[in-house]
Amino acid sequence: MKSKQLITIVGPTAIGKTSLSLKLAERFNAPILSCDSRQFYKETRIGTAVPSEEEQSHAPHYFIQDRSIFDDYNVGQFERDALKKLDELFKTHDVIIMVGGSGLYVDAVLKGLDYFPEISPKIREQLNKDIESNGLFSLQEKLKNLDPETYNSIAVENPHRVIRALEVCIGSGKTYSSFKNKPKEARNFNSIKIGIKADREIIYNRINQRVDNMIKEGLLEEAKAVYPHKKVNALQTVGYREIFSYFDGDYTLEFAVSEIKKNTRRFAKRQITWFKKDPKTIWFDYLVNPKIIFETVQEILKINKY
RNA sequence: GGUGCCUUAGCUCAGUUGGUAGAGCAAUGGACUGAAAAUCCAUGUGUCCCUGGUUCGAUUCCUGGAGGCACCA
Repeated sequence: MKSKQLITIVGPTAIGKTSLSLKLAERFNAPILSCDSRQFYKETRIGTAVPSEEEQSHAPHYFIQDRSIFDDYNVGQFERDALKKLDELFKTHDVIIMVGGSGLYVDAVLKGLDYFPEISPKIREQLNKDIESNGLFSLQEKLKNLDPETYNSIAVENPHRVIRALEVCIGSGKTYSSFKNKPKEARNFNSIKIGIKADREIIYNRINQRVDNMIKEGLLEEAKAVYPHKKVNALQTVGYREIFSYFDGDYTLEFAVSEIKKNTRRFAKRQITWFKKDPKTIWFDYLVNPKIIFETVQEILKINKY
């Protein structure tokens, strides 16, 4: 029963998660579940470095380009969808690979989020208007009244945090804090987390190269096709925003490209910060021979089965 | 070859009437529960080109040198 094994691969962008996932998938005859909040969308392929058709042919892939940028999607739904998919796949597989660059999404699958009721998007719209006309301070005060516990525990300088807490308070009639830190349902699979690391300089060189490649592959055309919808959340994405600014006439192309590189670097830094928090992660250098990883995984599988 | 200007943080530069220095950008550290490739917080990292001199004290003034730029030959 407890022989079900999820192997999660994490690490900063452009470090080689995809290629390792394919090798592990082949070695353990496992399907691959993507845990990348920007690879869900079919309209954005180049700029989000979706695995190629050839790469995807090595193993069944899930949660890759399976929805549109016009669909509303979020971590909560992803957690439910991913758990359902895992249950289904574990009926026919002992090992599943999950690859992801989105820390929060990875944690949602592995640890679980607290339950929150569905909140009408209109509330958030209204709060965004409020913040624009009255400033963040007025929303902070509102939160202090409605839910002092949250007010004291979140980064109130962060408008997204304040708005989320408020929308839950308003939409549910209960405090945001009342939903938090409930016991989570234990996962019915074992978990191994593998991290890939490299010196900062190496990561940054790979990022620069990848961005140049994206431009060659036609990122501009791809961005042009979705440009009319540049406000949707799925397009608040490195690689698209900067090109939109170029289309708007605010950036030269050259500057847009260098901004993409810079913002990708910063993104990678944030990923590193997030992933290094989990002490259970087993780290490997990006140049490691995959055989060493196979052996490590094999050892753990043995321990878990017997 | 001559004259003038320049050399300070990773980059572009400011500054100290002599008391070992600070902006922007870049960078770094961190946070994160349904926007997360989002959003937010914090942080100055330095042979002040080298050498000798004057001085209690030189990155600052003076001598010599190196490199760069401009103009004149």
